[in-house]
This record gives sequence, C-alpha cells and structure tokens, in this order.
Amino acid sequence: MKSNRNARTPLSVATIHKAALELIDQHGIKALSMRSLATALGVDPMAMYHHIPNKAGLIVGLYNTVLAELIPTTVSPESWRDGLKTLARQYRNLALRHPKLFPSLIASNDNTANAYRAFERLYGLMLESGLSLEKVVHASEAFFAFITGFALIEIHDASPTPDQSTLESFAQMAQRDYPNITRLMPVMSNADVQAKFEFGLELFMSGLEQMLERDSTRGHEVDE
Amino acid sequence: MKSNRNARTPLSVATIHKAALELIDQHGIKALSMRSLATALGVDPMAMYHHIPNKAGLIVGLYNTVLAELIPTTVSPESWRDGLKTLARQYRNLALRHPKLFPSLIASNDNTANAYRAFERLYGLMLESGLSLEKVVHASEAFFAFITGFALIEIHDASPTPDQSTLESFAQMAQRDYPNITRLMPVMSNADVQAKFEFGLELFMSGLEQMLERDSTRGHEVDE
DNA sequence: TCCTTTAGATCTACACTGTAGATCTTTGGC
DNA sequence: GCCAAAGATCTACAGTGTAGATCTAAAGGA
Repeated sequence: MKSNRNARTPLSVATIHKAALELIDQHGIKALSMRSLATALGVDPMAMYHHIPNKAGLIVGLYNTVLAELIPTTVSPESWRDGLKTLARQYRNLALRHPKLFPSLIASNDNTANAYRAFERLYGLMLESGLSLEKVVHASEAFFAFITGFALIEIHDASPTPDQSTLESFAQMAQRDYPNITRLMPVMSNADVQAKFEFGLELFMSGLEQMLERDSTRGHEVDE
Repeated sequence: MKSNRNARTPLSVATIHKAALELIDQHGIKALSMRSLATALGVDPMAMYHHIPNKAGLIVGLYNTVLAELIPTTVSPESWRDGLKTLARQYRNLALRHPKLFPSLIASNDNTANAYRAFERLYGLMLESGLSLEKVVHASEAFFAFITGFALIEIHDASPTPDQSTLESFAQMAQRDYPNITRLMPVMSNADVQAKFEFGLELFMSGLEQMLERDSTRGHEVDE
C-alpha cells in the first residue's frame, strides 16, 4: 500500500522560508539551489513554484521575513534617543542572526514592505528630535549607513575566509608592508564588538546632539 | 586566405579585467558569464583560464583592481582631518564609478592586497589624531562603516528597481501606511547627494572632535 | 635547418542550475 | 458520484562553470 505517505506538513510559503533560511544560515547563500531546498523539504523541486514566483522572488521574500524583526512590537514610551539606540541594536542583532543572508540583503535593491516599515520607524524617531526635515533625512541616512556598515564589517570579521596558513604568512608580511595594521592588531583582536558598536553609536549621537544644540542656540538661518 | 586573423591583442589579466569591468558596469554582475566575457573578448571561453584561476578568482581580482584607486598617489601634507575627508570622498567616487560592482565588493569577504593598503592609509590618518590605540580602531571602524553604508544607499537610490507603475501606486499607499516617509519624500528627492555625504562626514568628524576634546581636558582614566 | 619544449588557445564533455510545459493526484463543493 | 481546481510530479531544455584532451604557435638549442 503506497498510501500513508509519511504525512508531510502541507507546503506553504512559511515552511519554504523556514527551510530556506536554515539552509542559508548553515551553508551560505550559494548553497541554496531550488533542488537542494526541495530535498530539504522532502518535496519535488517544482512543487515550490505553486507558492513562490521564482528563486529571486523567494529570496526577496526571505528579506521581508527577516526584516519583520524590526517592526515595533510594543509602543514603548522611550525617548527618541533611546528609541534610536534600540532600533540600532535590533538591526545589528538581525544581521548577526542571519550572517549569511545579511550581506546579500543590503547589497540587494529590493525594498519590501517590512523594509519600508522599518524606515518609517526610523524616520518617526528622527522627527521627534525636532531637527529640520532636511536634517532628519540626512541624519537618518547617516544613521542607517553606520549601522549597516558596522554590521557588515562585524560579520566579515567573525567569519574570515582566508585559511590559517594565509593568515600566518600575512602576519609576517604585515610587519614590513602594513605597519599601522600591525600596530593595531592586538587591540583589534581584543576588542569587544558590543563595546565597539556602542562606541560608534555614541559617536553618532554625540554629533547629532551637538548639531541640535547649535540649531537651538542660534535660531534658523540659511546656511551660506 | 585565413591568415591575418584580425590581429587580436594578446590576452592578459589586464585586458580580461578591463572587459569584465565594462561588461559589469553596463549589464550588471549577473550578466557576467565566462562565455559572454569570452565573446566580448573575441576569444574562446577556456582561453581565459590560462590567466585567471576561475570565475571567483577573476571577480576578486576585479575588486583588487578597483581598490587600487585608493592607494595614495602623492604624499600630500594634509592634516589628518582633511586626509580622512579626502579618503572618504575617494571611496565614494570609487563606489559611484562602479555601482554594479560595489555592492558585491563590500558583501564579499575577500580582502585583497589593495584593500589592506587602503586600511593602512585609514589607520595611519587616524593614528595621527592622537587618540588611544583602542579608540583609533573603533573610530576607524565607525568611519569605514559610515562611508560604506552611505555609498551603498546612494547607489541603490540612484538605480531603483521598481518600475514606474509600482512607484506611483506606492506613492498613493504611502500616504496612509507610511506617513513619515510621505512627509519626508519631497525633501529626499530634492536632496543634493554630495551635500548629504558632507553632512554625514561632518557629523562624524564633529563627534570625533568632541571625543578628542574630552580626552585632552581630563587626562587618561579607565572608563568603568 | 630541424627538433624539442612549452605556453597558450581551442574543442569536447559533464555535472549542475532554474524553470517552462505537460501530466498525474488529491481535495472540496454540490 | 461528479466536476473543478489546486497542488504535486515528471520530463525536458537552455544555460552555467570548468576539467581534461587536443591542437597551435612561438622560443630555444643543436
């Protein structure tokens, strides 16, 4: 009797996304082929095409799924300063939870609904600061640029591609060719990444704060 | 007579890189296949494999080629502050000159020699500021994070994937679902990107300056 | 001059990719 | 029981990177 076919859970975009994310987190994006994903799901490759348009569409869907973490859950009465820091930390955590997906996520140009929701949240916080609209846009972009770049660097540092021998030979060569890098290396390896992130965040907030002060002491004036 | 075979320039890594960059700049990275590159060069696909190890190696080579723009040409007597700004602007220009390559360049984890040279330059400038080694590392990373993120965003904004109809329908939906985005949109589209970049740069330098002041007024002290 | 060596170019072939199109299978509504 | 539709599967195809064998041309030595 060929019935009772191991009672598979019915295929859905959610299960596909889940399996795809697992596969990517473990083996990297390049290891995600429609065929490998299908076997991971115990299903025919073409079965997935009834739930997703194609591979590119699937990956954009993954972006959206992952970015859902940034949607504000509770309306917390945080100040905009703390709200920005919270958002930054959540964004970093998102990146660290999906280190294999994040680089391609930011390299991509496909903004999904949840991406817009996240921007909406960011802009809302920035607007609370009382800066001019133009400065809100500029500061938001600088903020987003920093947290994106930082997360990317952190991911790269955590998973070095070069093998051990390359690293050792580099350490020797570095002494003559890269004196500054050599000098800073011990400090780099000791650095607590969390502290680094807070440092950069503080640097940004500090610059922002200074700009607010300047704007409030002298009133509005057209710069040059 | 089948001789006089259109006197092709002999194949070399330089010519391959040049053709590959052109192909990418025009049609994007995904359009770069070994076969299409070969036909662009008027050569058999396998001919290139005598000069490059494989496709991945070729692309890493492209990264290195492009990053050569960051190697300091003249030993200019700039202050470290101006030096940092110059480096930032050169980095941004690099990104804008290769908008199709840059996202994958930063998403990749393959640091080539020229990448290390660029970091060497960055660290050298930061060290001149007189900050502690640890703060030099932190500030450098924040700096690099900002310029990388900014360039990426700028590239994305400049080449929107969604077609016109999607944009218009989004504009309508935005009003109800994304009030902040809607409010800021006119300011965004009017923004001079160059000014935006300088704004963020100034924000960063301002925060850095403030930290320098604090460090000099009170002497060294272990933070908590 | 001819032979040998070798670097480079080309040809063929293979495993693997995404997915269109046709075909089977199951399920819900009446 | 019957029909419709949704979903799963099968087959097939164009395109990918590139290993391995073969051909070609230039260089060096006698």
